[in-house]
Amino acid sequence: MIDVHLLRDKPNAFYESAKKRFMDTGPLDRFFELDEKWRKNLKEINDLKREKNEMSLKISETVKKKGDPSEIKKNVRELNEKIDHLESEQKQIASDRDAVLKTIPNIIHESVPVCKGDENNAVVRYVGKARVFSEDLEYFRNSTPTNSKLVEVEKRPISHVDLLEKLNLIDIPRAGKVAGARFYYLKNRLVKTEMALMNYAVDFLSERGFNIVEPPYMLNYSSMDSVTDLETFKDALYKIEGEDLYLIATSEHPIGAMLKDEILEEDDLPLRIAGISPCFRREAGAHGKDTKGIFRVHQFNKIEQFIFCKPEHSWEFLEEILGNAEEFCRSLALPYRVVNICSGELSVLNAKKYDIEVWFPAQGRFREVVSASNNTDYQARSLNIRYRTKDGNKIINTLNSTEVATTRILVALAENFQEPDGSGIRIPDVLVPYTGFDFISY
RNA sequence: GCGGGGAUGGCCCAGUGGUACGGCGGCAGCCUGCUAAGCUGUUUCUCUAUGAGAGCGAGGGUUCGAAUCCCUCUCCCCGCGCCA
Repeated sequence: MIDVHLLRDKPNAFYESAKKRFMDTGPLDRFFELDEKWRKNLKEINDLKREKNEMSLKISETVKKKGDPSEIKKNVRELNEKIDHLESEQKQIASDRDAVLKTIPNIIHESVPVCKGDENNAVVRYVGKARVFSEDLEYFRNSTPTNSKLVEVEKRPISHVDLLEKLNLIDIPRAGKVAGARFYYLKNRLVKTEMALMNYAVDFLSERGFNIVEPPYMLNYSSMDSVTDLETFKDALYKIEGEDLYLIATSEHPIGAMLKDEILEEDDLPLRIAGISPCFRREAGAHGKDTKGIFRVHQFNKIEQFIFCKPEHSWEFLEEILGNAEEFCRSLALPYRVVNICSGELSVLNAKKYDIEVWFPAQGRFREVVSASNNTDYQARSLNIRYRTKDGNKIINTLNSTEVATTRILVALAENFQEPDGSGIRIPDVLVPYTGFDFISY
């Protein structure tokens, strides 16, 4: 959540940020209305409580002198009634106010392009040499900076669904039978390739100063609520029946929540953590999109980068984690572009977000495989994670980025590195030490 | 799942109904010809702030007054049971 003091001090910054996000400023008005009420009420309550405390003390003295305190007791009881009344009122006001406060989004960084739909995201750069089917050439050129490198191909590459099924690497129908749509069985060398991707990513991040953490795959409501915007996220989460537990949708959440309510030493920062876990997503509202194959699924494995740092360093770290994810894609020889996500598409937590979109030649599109966000102090404030300084404890900053989401990268490998005749998939050189093979065929 | 013990400020710890003791650490200052020893103050959150309120794992209850008594829950430790 945002800083209430900052909101009171500089309301205009929040009104402007909300406008950039094309959001209604009504909640801001509502907040100030409720906050004023709350503060007025608080003053009244505190005054009454002071009176009560004084009287209580008087009773204590009276009893010690063997006097009769019943008259004062009566007065305190009356005071208590007033206080109870005001406090229940105050409880309601506070919960209304805090509910509104949680919907007020983070302040957007000045470098974020201001616009509504994702068609206006700013392309930062393109890297690699994409295989582009003739019919997609125009689309590709419009989606990349001028003179971006490519190889034109005469035939559209085979879709990952057909290819992986043909090579006996996935079984979607049977997964549908036992679990439903958007599940999959991975088979044979594709399993090993997935494990290779994960092992490679873990080594990759270890070498770059990350601690590797496998977190709980479930979180309780309170942790989930403080690490993300649960009200808008709820539909995406699986809930465990009869328990206060949710399956995680990303290890960002258990990793962020790990340091909830803690105070870190300045020397501990920055903290680089790589989370490794499966991710469970209901993908509610995704009907009709990517219904086939393993591109958009209810369960996938992911290695996530997470940074806890001082506020003055968070913008450098956004470039660092984006850089790590880019280097990972480059090392796999995947062609990609980096996109600066526009204001209207950011989540309430985000001050800025980059996506890495890999070129998928069979789909003829760039598709998101990495999301790198700076949440500044927004997430850390509701998690109450601070660090000690000479001038008191301050809220830290948090950032996160995908390193690798395995299913999407497996699709990318299938589409980008398939043999022209569909007889197999070439494994990128850096993965070979992890797979033990350099080619997958039937 | 059963039985026993526990949770107090950044950390340690005292406190069995009268408004949280003491220590350590941090910060500021004093003293001292050095970074020793010592002394003083301070240390969390909230508010319209020379003042006041809250805060003893969480939430309720009893009471004029609860860290303390009662109820429910969470987590940790020890033992038993179960278990890959």
